[in-house]
Amino acid sequence: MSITTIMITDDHPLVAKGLVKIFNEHPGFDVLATFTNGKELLSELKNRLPDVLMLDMHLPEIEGPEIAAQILDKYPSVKIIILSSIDVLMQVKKMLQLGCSGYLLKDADDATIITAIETVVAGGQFLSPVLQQQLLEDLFKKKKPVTDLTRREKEILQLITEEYTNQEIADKLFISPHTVDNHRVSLLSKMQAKNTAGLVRKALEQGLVK
Amino acid sequence: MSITTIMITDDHPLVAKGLVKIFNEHPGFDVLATFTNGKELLSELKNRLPDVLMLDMHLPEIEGPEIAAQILDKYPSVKIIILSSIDVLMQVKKMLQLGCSGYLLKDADDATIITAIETVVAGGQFLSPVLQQQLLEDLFKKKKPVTDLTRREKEILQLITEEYTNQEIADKLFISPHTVDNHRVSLLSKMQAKNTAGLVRKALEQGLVK
DNA sequence: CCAAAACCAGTGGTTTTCCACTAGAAACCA
DNA sequence: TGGTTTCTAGTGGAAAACCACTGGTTTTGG
Repeated sequence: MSITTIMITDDHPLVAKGLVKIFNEHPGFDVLATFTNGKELLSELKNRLPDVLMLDMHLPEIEGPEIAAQILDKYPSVKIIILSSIDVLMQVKKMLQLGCSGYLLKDADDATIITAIETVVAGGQFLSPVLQQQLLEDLFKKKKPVTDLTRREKEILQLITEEYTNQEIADKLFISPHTVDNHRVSLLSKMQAKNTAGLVRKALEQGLVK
Repeated sequence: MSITTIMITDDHPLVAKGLVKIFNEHPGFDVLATFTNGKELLSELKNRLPDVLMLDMHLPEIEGPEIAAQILDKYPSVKIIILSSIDVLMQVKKMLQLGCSGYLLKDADDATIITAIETVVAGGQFLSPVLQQQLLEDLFKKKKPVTDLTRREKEILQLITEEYTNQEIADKLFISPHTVDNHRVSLLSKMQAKNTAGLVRKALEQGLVK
């Protein structure tokens, strides 16, 4: 079993020190370096890469997301675990979608942190249990003012999102393009969209189309 | 503490019987009725409503999603827990977005089922642990901006999804509408979209816009 | 410093969407 | 049964998007 190399970037020295201590106490981990800002980190990455990067969400000058995006782009082999003291769900989702491998709250205990590292090194992802719960709840309550569309409207909305023109939809449904146009106007009105772009966005957001 | 009323709809009598047995063995639950298809269920709902509905995903004639949508629309007070023997993530997500309160796999044990009911009655949501795990993993690996867009293109794509017209985008960015149009053509080409609808759909799917 | 890429702006024309109407036929519900 | 909603179809016109070019300027990276 080989050593897992780690870099830490956090503007709070205490947090960094705490992490270093934890890793030192556990065999199999080697903290290559710690930084207090993104610039230093990016500079060092030109020389050597860690297996895992523990990255604070809020850093001076360059923000965490910006740094993460750059690193994931240039050095895709580096696994990133975000450290954050707050849990704004929007940010969590953003980081995950960027491709980060984990998201830990700073109140995590030693065992959790070690598990997180081991998980991401093994190719998995790790989320703080609290965040895990919140993300699922968020997924659930994505119900909204369920727009009441007619069967035909839903059908046509679906086809619009599939890039068909009115003419093509008309051919497909054996109706006049004028009729399709009418449904389209109803859709714009009912869904409070200004144009096709809005129609598609809202349809997807509200899960009205597959 | 009051009694929790339950209705069960599953085309497999054995499953229904099993559920009834479980609920009978636990005080505080009252199974009002069981059905083997959606029609009977919908008909009975005109007379009385349960607190919780256990609904099979796969029913003859009318499918589960269709029924769930109708009930959630007409009787929003009814909590629905989906029963399914399979775990196709797409379907799970669909049901959750519809507003179902829970999703159980049929191999769930008594305790899990009871917990699920109690959770949704209390206003919460319940997911089979397996599904919970899968959903999160799915969320994670929703990365991969396959498309390499320029800074300006991303900017304009964002504005397109926000329902702005070329003219409005031009005003906003202090450039000519012609230029915006050019970027638009590049976007259509790079993203292999046929029109604005495709642009918006792919942008959202690939997480290129917020 | 040079070349490539990105950005900008335009011409000119076609297609599609958007909008405001009217209006009959069919389906649905009480 | 009659009333409402939905679906259908049309006219006609304005706005927006789509497409294929040309050709500058600016930015970027090796």
